[in-house]
Amino acid sequence: MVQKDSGTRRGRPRNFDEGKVLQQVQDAFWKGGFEGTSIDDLTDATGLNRPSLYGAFGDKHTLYIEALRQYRVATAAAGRKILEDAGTLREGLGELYKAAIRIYMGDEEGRGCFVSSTAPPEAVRDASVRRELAAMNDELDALFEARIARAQADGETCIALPPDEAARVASSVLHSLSVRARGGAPRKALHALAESAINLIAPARN
Amino acid sequence: MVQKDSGTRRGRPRNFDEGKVLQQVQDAFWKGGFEGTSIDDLTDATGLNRPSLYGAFGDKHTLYIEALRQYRVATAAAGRKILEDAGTLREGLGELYKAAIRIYMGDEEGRGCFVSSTAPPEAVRDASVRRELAAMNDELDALFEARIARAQADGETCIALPPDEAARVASSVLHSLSVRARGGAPRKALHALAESAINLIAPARN
DNA sequence: AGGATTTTTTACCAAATGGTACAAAAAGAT
DNA sequence: ATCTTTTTGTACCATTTGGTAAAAAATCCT
Repeated sequence: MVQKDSGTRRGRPRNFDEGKVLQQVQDAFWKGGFEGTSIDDLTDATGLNRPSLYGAFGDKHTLYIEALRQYRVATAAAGRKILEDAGTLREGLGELYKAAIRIYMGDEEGRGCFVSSTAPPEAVRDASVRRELAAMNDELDALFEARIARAQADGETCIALPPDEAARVASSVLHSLSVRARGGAPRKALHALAESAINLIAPARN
Repeated sequence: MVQKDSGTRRGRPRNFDEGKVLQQVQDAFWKGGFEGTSIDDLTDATGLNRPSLYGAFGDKHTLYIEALRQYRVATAAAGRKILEDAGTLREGLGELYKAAIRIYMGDEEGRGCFVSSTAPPEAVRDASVRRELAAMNDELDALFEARIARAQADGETCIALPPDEAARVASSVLHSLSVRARGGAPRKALHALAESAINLIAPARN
């Protein structure tokens, strides 16, 4: 099934990079959702033909699940880094929301968050999609909670809520930025919401 | 096209109630989204056969748009009433979030908000869906803003933000409750988020 | 009663869908 | 050089999809 002990793989070599293809698949699903994206859309987006796609990954469904997983892992890592690198919680939230808005507004087309924009319709009937959606939500909550706890330990700001509660409000803002972007909201409105939320969650000391 | 001046309609009478059917259509789309719901699903859900559906409404697309519209109008009206009837902003937010959670968790299946759970995947390619999504978001924002402005005029609570900003945070919580419900979050977690948000937006005076 | 009008019922259609069989091609193994 | 093994390319298939044609049924109008 997998390659042998020898480092060289036998047979005709692959003509594509698996990660890159998965990225292109993700972009396709991002635009049209799972049901709204056909295999033909995927072959167009990747340049691969159907048997190559099916050979490398499984069927359409596992392809979508893999795309969700890759997005979740990459997003969580990037978000964690932004929050940790920031000197203060306020700065961290500002940078993270700014990065999120940049992604959600990619090319001014208002695509929102890949997971929370495309997973929900499938999540009722499809348990594996539902689990991915839940995992994304949980990871975001945990991300914020860790950084807020640190800020509170540093006595950084007067935070009105315990870290776990404040964290859930902070990720709520991400959920909202996503659905608003998808609805065509202008960048300006998204930045305004982000700033308002920061002022509520981690008010500037004055 | 429409009935004549005479109150009586000619021809064979309809065998169904248009509003009720649209409600059943909405429920079907709610479970599976637009692309994930077939015409057969709709005929099963309504008991009507295809030509009756097509005769009464248009094609599948306008059927979906009508369902979105009906949900938006009904939701906005119900939300406005809850907020207006409440004595205080805190009570109003509490009642509204409670009502939202009840709907989003219908039959413990975690279906979320109909609009923000099913419209986003279509919103990039379909401008009319995008407009409906934007309209829903805007109406929710306006709903909260009006009530928050009233509370501030009454000098009711110490609200940290101007009404329009606080309102957008308040509807962000709804967006988040929806996507969390769809991800299978337990009722308890949703109520906890609602309470946390209320304490941030309209803190209890003590 | 008989014609007009609208809805229902049944049956159907062309197109798109997810998925696969099969042979040609490209590499390593012997 | 030949054989294995894996990937690629082409063509294909059964099913599902959204949508409709046509006739039967049920009501109103005269």
